[in-house]
Amino acid sequence: MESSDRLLTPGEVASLFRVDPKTVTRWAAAGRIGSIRTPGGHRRFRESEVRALLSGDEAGFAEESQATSH
Amino acid sequence: MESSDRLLTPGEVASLFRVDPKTVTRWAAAGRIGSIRTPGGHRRFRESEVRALLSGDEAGFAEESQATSH
DNA sequence: TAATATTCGGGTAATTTGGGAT
DNA sequence: ACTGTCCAAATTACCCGAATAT
Repeated sequence: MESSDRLLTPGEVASLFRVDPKTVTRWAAAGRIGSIRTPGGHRRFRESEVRALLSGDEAGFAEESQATSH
Repeated sequence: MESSDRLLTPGEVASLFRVDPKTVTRWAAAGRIGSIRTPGGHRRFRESEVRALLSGDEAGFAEESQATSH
């Protein structure tokens, strides 16, 4: 739905995921993440999709529950 | 709600805690520590959370004993 | 046009994953 | 209950030269 979404370079996505830029390229080639190609062949990624992937964790997301002071 | 904090690899977290990387994986699987998954399935950990745990911060530790079949 | 940084490609080590046995 | 080790498969990291981006 979002068309006015910033595009990120492979290097930027790599930094966010803490992986090598080449790994991001492999994700795109494997269809694990959407990508846009520049006329020159370089890939660009939608920031909204990247942030969604970064937020999606399994079950360890809890608020800072205050532990019982015993 | 800091989503903009650096991520650590399982190996880095393991080194910080002086445990085997497999143990870190078990913590994540058990929900004892939050984790992010790369599109390839590898785990990444939030540095802020790891540092909090290393500092002896017990926040997040709930005394949820399940079925104390003592 | 030139210069620098990034991102192509491929190829080969290193790490991570998941299960199982100790 | 928790952790460290063994194994095979999958994913990721680092190497190069050439093309693209700014």
